[in-house]
Amino acid sequence: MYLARSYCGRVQKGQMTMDTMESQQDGSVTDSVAENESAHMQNQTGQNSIPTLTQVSVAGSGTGRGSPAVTLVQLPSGQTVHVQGIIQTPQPSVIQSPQIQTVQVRRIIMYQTDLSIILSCFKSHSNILIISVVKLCFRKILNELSSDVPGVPKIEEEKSEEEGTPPNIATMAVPTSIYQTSTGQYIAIAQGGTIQISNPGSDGVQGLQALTMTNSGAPPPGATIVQYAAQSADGTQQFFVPGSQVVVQDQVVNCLYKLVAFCFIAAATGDMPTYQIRAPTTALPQGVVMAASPGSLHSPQQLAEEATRKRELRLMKNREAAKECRRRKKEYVKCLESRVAVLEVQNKKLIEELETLKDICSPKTD
DNA sequence: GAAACTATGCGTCAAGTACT
DNA sequence: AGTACTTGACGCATAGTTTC
Repeated sequence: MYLARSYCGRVQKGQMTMDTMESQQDGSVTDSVAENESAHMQNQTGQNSIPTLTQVSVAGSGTGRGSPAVTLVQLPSGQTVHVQGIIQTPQPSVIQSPQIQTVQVRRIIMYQTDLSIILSCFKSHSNILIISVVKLCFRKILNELSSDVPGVPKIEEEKSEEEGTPPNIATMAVPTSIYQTSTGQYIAIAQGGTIQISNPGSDGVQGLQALTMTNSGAPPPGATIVQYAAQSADGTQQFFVPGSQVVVQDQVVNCLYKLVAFCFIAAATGDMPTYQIRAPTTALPQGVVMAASPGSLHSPQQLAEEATRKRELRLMKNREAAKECRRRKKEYVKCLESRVAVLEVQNKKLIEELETLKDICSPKTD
């Protein structure tokens, strides 16, 4: 039985690669292939060296911009939370926009934060931090979207809110933050955790929409109530969603929901319940669906949904793994080809040298 | 131009391996 | 034992090339 190194650096049984065969013959594998394989292994190690990062994909387009920025969130208790945003280049999406059927996501926004604080906020039924993170991220992400996707409004924060505050620093001292979109919508994020969106109407109140997350009223363990209220000219709509499903139509609210879901995902590392944004179902063609945690699943339908979710996650991971595997394989083959070229040149030189030595050593018979 | 062929890439499954 | 990762194999889709 042979032990061979695969091109990803792992030892596998039952395989014999070209590389191994040659190294068995001369024992000296110090050429470019060996060095490159070492680089592969280092690269892989490096890829796996940031286990605390939680990532979420946000729909958008265009090339990645900006550098990783650490944002500080100061809590009322004096604690400071570090939130790091990293914008990356093309990656597949896990969020589908209800406005755009197929979203080409070209960057991932990852936030590294002190998850223990977020977890403690969840456990203490506090949504202040979550809202503050939403507040921090909302303008950044929506502006990213607005610059690339037509129809996504651009957010301009009112100067009175940020004047005198250092960049990238947000505090919880201001009770309400008001933003205005380029389409005229006003977005207010109140201290109580309510996000209000008002459309420009004749009386200034029409189209008022409120997004509230609350854990008051003794919610079930692991379930955060998401409340969405929309007030329009023809009446008021209200949805009280105990962590199961919610349907929203408004584009801005959808964006907010993505951010809220991001916060859930960020806080879901470890033992916390997992919330996931999924593609809209056929019954909810324009909605964003939030799935509750496995711990709160009871009905067969929910169990089936969870199984489907797990399968989709596994397929997605394997999809990415296959891509990466093929990339490594191509790189490995390139290395082998270049090695072949080098060895052919060496062989040619050695043959020529041998011929020369033969000529020198062999007595001339003339 | 249409059909046949080839190359390439992707998604999925399954088996093997490493790790806890 | 269970889980995650890696990779060969298979089928499919698409683009490019060749043949008629």
